[in-house]
Amino acid sequence: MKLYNSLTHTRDEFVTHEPGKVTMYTCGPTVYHFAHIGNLRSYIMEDVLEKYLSYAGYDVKRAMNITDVGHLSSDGDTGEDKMLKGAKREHKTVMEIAQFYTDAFFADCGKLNIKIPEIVVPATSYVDHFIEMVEKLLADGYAYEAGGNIYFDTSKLEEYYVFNKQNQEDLAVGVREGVEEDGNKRNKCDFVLWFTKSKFDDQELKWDSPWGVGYPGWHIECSAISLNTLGEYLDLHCGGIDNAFPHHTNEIAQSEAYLGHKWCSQWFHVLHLNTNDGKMSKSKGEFLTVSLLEEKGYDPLVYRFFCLQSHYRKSLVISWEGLDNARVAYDKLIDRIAALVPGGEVNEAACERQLTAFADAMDNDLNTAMAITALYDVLKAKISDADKLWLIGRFDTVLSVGLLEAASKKREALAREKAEAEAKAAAEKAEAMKDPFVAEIYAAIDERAAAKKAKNFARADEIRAELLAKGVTLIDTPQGTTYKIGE
RNA sequence: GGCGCCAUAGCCAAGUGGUAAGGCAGAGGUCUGCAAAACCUUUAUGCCCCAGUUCAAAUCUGGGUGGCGCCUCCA
Repeated sequence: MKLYNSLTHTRDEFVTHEPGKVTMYTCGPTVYHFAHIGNLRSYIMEDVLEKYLSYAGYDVKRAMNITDVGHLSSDGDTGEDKMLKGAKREHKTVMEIAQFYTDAFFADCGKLNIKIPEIVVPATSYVDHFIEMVEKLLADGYAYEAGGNIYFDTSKLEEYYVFNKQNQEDLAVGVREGVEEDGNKRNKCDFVLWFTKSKFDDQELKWDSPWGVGYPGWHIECSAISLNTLGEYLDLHCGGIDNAFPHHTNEIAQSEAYLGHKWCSQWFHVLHLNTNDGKMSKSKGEFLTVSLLEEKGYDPLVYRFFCLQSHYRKSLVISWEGLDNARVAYDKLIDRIAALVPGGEVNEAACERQLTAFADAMDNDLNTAMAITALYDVLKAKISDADKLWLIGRFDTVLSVGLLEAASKKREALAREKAEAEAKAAAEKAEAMKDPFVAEIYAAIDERAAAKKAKNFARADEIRAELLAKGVTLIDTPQGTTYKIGE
């Protein structure tokens, strides 16, 4: 399998530290607000990656953090804590907010068929580990204390800018308004490991530490959680592209300084979901959530399908037109699958070509758009319905757009509708037949049906005309012919 | 200002040096007397622009242009 690696900027053969096993870490959400569908794009693509690795035979162990400790808006010691901001907005405690939005996040994941990683760690439950890590970094000379805070010293590293070749001098500090430079830092890119002093005093959650009462810096969270749940060697680290610098860069810095050896070999970054105005972001205020999609009448799985039609390493522009397009395509796909007849022997040998096409697509840097094409090719292939359904089921363990479930629901609904309509028609007919005139009409209808079947359309039209003369109009429907009195 | 990603039809999109997949929409058709569904056919002499390498370039190289991202947290 080839996967693009942000560290090498090339598509590399996917290799794990231990053969057959994958340790995978994902930067989880900051639970101060609902996740928007842009956030969820990353989780969808990471979910596909995890499921494909399992599909391909790997034993995958995956962990994710939940950021329930407030992030400062900057390392520059200014700004507002997001968790606290959320809490103030809703008149709740920070922990209540965290719990509420954590649940909401998982609910969204459920609707999008995103599997929750088996290991999920709230940052607040790992503070001891953060402190332990900071202590070692201090002891080893990778960190220093200044102005009451503990900073990581990036100048101690041979290579800090791992994802792209930048110069410290070229970095613009405080590009946006309201961000001040932190004078305590020895180097421009040093970052806070532990805060005890901050202009931002009303931090609600604080912990004792060797350096006084305070709270952890943001970056330490992912390093400590990953190291403690997945071990010293990580195979795959995932996240949104915006996190590559500085967050992931800082994670690498502190993790490798702590471990004394190379930590994570492969970095998987998902590009953004954009609107016509640029990226969707919480700080802009306006954003689309899963619930909003549902309110607008879109099945969340249509959004998942929409994401799958694109490549994770391309920014994707969302529009109502694009979503409508995906919805129509998805519904048609389901209709076609629903038309397949379940049951019968599966001939796996006959499915070889389709399985290969799917694997080739996914092995090629997770080319989900190609995998969808492989799915359409299954529908067109000259194999049995049983084989097709089996293949679709296999593919959907990775794609997870509810293909078989939706199709069987559709089949049931169609069967039910048909049965109900027939029962209703039969009952009405039985009741109406008591009237001799109606009985006469039905007799005519039956005769006309027979004439139609015999392709005697002249007679069929004649009957229709005769009835019309008596004030009866015939109505042809897929379920058969009915009538009404009058025009 | 620095660094990175990207650019293919009305829309989404594949393509990794050998003559432009697929899906949606559109057009034409087959079939069920209609319609719907389904199925078949069709839709880029062309891949942002300009040079270059090559027998051969959407694909490689150089230079532009445009979009997006990061440099404050964000997926």
